[in-house]
Formats: sequence, C-alpha cells, structure tokens
Amino acid sequence: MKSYRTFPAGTEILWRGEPLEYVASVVSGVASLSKTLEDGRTQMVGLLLPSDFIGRPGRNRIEFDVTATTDVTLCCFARTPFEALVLDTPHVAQRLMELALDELDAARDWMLLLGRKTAREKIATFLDMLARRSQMTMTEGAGMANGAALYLPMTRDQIANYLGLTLETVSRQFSAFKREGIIDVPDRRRVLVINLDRLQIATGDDADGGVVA
Amino acid sequence: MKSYRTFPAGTEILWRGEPLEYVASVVSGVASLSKTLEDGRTQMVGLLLPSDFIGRPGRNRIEFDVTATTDVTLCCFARTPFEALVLDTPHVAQRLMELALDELDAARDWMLLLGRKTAREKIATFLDMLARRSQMTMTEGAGMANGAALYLPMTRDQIANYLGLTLETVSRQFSAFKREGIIDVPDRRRVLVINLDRLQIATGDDADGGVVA
DNA sequence: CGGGCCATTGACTTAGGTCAATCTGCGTGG
DNA sequence: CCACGCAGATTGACCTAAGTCAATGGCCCG
Repeated sequence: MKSYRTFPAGTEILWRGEPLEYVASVVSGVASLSKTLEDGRTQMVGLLLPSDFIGRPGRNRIEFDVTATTDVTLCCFARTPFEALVLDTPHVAQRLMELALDELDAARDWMLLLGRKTAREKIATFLDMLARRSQMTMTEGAGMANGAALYLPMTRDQIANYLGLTLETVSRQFSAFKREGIIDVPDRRRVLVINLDRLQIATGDDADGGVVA
Repeated sequence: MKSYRTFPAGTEILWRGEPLEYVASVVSGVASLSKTLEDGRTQMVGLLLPSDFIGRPGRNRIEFDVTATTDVTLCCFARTPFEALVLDTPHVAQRLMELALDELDAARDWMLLLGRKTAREKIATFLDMLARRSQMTMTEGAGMANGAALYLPMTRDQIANYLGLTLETVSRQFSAFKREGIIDVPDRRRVLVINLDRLQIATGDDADGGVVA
C-alpha cells in the first residue's frame, strides 16, 4: 500500500487531467504545480516542499501539471485505501483540511504578488520567503541577526514562471539587489542575504511581516 | 445559534486579523475578499456568491478583508457550536473540505490569469466566467446558443482590483469589445454578450473550456 | 578542448499605468 | 420641477516598467 518513487529533476510527475491512482507526500526535493495557456505561457501555481501533500480526497484528477524541479522522492499510497482511512479517522481528515486551508492562504498571498507587486517587490518577496523558510529549518533560538545563505532550488526561468515575470527581468533584479549591496550571488544557485531588513522593506508588505504572522 | 445579518453595499463585513466570532454563509448579494499593500494597492483574492462560506474550522482569524460588494445578507452561526458540529458529523467536514478544494482550484486559475494574461484576456475571462455562471442559474436544458445578458455586481474600479488592472484599462477593454461587436454595454451595470464564441477565443484558454471542466 | 546550457547585459519596443479633461446619470434640495 | 453636484465612467495624451530580441559570458561535463 505504501511505496517510494523518485523522479529526476525536470521530469513530469503528473499531467493535468490524468486520473490519479495515488496520493503522495514529498519526502525530499522540490516539485512545482503549474498551469499553461494554449500558446505556451505558463504560470507556477504552487511549490511542493518536503512534507507537502499531493492529491485530493474526493477528486480523482487535478487541474495542473506537477513537475519535479529538483530530484524528488515521493511516498505514495494507493488512493482507495487512503480515502477509506480518511473517512474513519477524523483527525486525519482535519489535518488534510488544515493543509488545504494553508495552501489557500498561500495562494491568496501569491495572487496579491502576481496582481499588484512590481518586479522588484516580487523578487524581494521570493527571497524573503526562502529566507524565512530556511530560518524555520535552522535553530530558531535567537533571531539570527541579519542575513542568511539561501539555496535556490530552481533556475532563473523557473523563478520567472513562479513570479509572473521573464527570466531576463529576474536576472536584472538580482543584479540590482547585488549592486545595492542587499544580496550577493556567489554562484547561480546561491544567494547570500547581506541586509535582510532592506530586503524586507523592498517586498512592499506590511512592516510587521503579516504574511507569516 | 443561527442568525441573519445584512450589510449595505460598500461596508466591511470583516477586517483582516479580527478574531472570528462567527462562521457564515452568503444568503444573497456578493461579497469580496481582498488584500492590501501598505501603500494602498489592493487585490481581490476571491468573490463570495450566494451559498459560499466564510470562516475556517480550526482558525479564528482570517488574512484578508471581507467587504460587501452589493447589499449582502449572511446567515451566521456561532463558531464554537459550529466546530463541535463539524467534529461529530463527518459528511459536513467532507463538504467543507470540498468547498476548500474548489476555492483552491479557483485561486489557482486566478493566479494564471493574474500572472500571465493580457488585459484583453483578463476581461474576456471575467465576462466568460459571469456568462457561465448565469447560464448555470438559468434553465440548463439546451445550450442557449450564443449570447447572454449579464449583470455586473461591481464597479469598474472593483473589476480592476479583481483582475489586477486599473479602472481605465478595464474601461478601454470594454470599449474595445464593444467596438468589435462582441458585447454591448447598454448601461454601466449591464453587459450583453453578442458573440460568446469570439469572447471565449479572446480568453486565451484552451478551446474546450478547461477551466470549468 | 569544445559544446551546451544558463545567466547576464544591452538596445529597443510596447502594454498598460498615470494624469487629466470630459461625460453621464441620478439623487437632493431650493 | 429643475439645476446642481457628485460618483462613476469614458477617452485622450503621455510615460514607464517590463517584455522582446540579440549578443556575450561563464561553467560544467564529456
């Protein structure tokens, strides 16, 4: 009933509309959800990190593609027994509900970003999000002053698709933040945040960091 | 335990962060969810129509403002007894889960619109969405050929905030569709769709209308 | 050493935002 | 009853952020 599957970076995990045989949770790596218009423009609509869940009780198809951004390992369960499990165990159902509501909040923050933020604000928000995430993972004792080393799990092109920009604009904004001394970019996959305060100001969000709350 | 409340058009139903005493469902009218940046730019992140639900089991505050777009009547329940109800009755919990997943799908479609569609495509998608909705409400026997009379529940400014545009751009795109004979705008609150096929082509979506599926 | 593949940078174009003038109803009070 | 005023809508002229197109650069891997 339970099995592990791995997908190399860049491969498709699920196609839009394909019937779902499994539900799964991400064990390691990063996967992305994306939607595409007829003419090929695409928009990422979600990022799946370890512990995130794929699949929807009571639905057997999804409305977007799921792609492995880095190498990904999933832990898969057959759908039917899983649904039976959900029906008997209320607190599993409740947990799934919470996950869905968290995703919904994240999706709404992203709508504000996509609809109203400038390119600069989008990049700042993206980096700030990664910084907060990595901070969560690390020792959360004292508030680790100012700055963090971030790993970018995606190419410029993928970042652009996530933020509703082009890859050139992403690159230019990285360069701008670097020129201003807010970040450093030692190699294409790494960003060193030199001045987190200034980065957060550049996000355009409320000073108190309402996004995470 | 159950009570009705009404809110005149334009008033706030809930403020972001305010503790939720009630959960509610919309009886009549249209309400909107919106998020605002420090400097006042705002983005609507959802529309609530009759039968939609406000409130989240297991959370007592929301991350956005809820505003009455038209006059709105809500049917409210106190939160604590409602949560107890949800816990004992699995199929209520399941129904809420489905609502959350529907909202999530809608949010993701909107992310594609906000991130990648042109102004023209945004307006076409908006009108097409209203047309599909009103079609659902009406006699759904035969597929009502081509065309429909739509009521706009919002001002140009609110439409702009929904679509991530400015009100001037909304107005210009309405005028463009009118000039092309695709719609007519007899008064500010009404739109007559003259050629639904051409409108749907202008949305940029897949020909088969994947959005609704 | 050579060839992809990303990424960066520059020059140029353009969709949509901004600012401002005018128009259209509609409710209100003289 | 009418004129006034106001809120929303339209339209035009202009500007700019970001997209497009194209050349170049660095890096990893065979």
